[in-house]
Amino acid sequence: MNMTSDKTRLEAWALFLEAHARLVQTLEAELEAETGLPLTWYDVLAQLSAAPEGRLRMSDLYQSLLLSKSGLTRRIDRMVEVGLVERKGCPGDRRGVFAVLTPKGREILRAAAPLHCAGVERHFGEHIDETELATFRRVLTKIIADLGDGAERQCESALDEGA
Amino acid sequence: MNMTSDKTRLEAWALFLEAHARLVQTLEAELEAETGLPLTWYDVLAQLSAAPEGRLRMSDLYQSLLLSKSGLTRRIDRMVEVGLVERKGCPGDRRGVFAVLTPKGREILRAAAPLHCAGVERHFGEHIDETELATFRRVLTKIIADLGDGAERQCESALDEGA
DNA sequence: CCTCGGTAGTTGCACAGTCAACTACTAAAA
DNA sequence: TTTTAGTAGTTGACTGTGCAACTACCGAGG
Repeated sequence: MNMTSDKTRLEAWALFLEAHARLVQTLEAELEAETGLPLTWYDVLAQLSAAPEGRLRMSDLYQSLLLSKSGLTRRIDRMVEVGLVERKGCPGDRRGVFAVLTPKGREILRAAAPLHCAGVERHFGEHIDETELATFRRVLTKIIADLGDGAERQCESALDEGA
Repeated sequence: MNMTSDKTRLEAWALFLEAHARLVQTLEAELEAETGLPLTWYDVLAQLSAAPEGRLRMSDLYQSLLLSKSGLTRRIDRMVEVGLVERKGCPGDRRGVFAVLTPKGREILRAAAPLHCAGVERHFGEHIDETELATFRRVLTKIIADLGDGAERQCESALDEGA
């Protein structure tokens, strides 16, 4: 269609990747320095604390963290070792396991959350005004929705092939 | 300041992370399926082919890939093994090493590039119209510029501490 | 000339993640 | 009830990356 804007879109993709990499790197470094918490652990704590009773099934948790099953198993292993979370069996489904926030985990998150949020605001939010914010959210939401569709289509076609 | 928009900004950050993760995952899978090339290798090939004579110093390359020194050493090791790139000594600085695109590397990139770009267009570009594109680029550029400043400040303060 | 601070790249080690195979369990069908 | 397809989670083997230490080299000052 429009060569100029196609090229510009590709550049936007490059900017997107660079911004992501640098933001994550910076926020990770700051969080680690301020609280000793890796960003990946923070994400686990945040998810759990947002859930009722501070606990979540392993399978819900790894999906919302965009992590593999085994990746979560191992991350939780490490966090259990340090006492930030516990594993609890799931009454009613004996296959299931809950990852549960410990008091220590809750307290550490309470200390870390404002610092991390401030970091996000400083490095990310600060640069987006009200109007831009609406655009940003709309675009990202569309992108994510479209990828969801794609994944579903993959499943369908995988099923089709089986037929 | 404005609690509502602060919360919205935090949500935008979450969307940003999710969009990134899903996009990279999807594009990686598609590229691998279509060309057998991991996205990280594609990035190397693309950088090299954009550079004069299809070659770049290791140190320039790892910086533009946002990768660690050793990370690049190893990535190039693997790509050399498969014949996509070569290492050449740098005349005039015997410490230096060039990573150089081989004919095979060039050819594989030529086949892969349009496919990958189409993927980026399909999953990313499609969802951004002309106006949004300008906003997107402006915001991301500001974010990156600010992070750059931060890194420099860290260096300065590190130097200050030494004094 | 030599020395010495700094840079280029590689290597050993450790860590966090994935995939595939496995165990244990559930639920639905025979 | 027994079988069987499918789900939940863990484990083993492997991959890719980072950090810190190391070698080799550059270039400026004595």
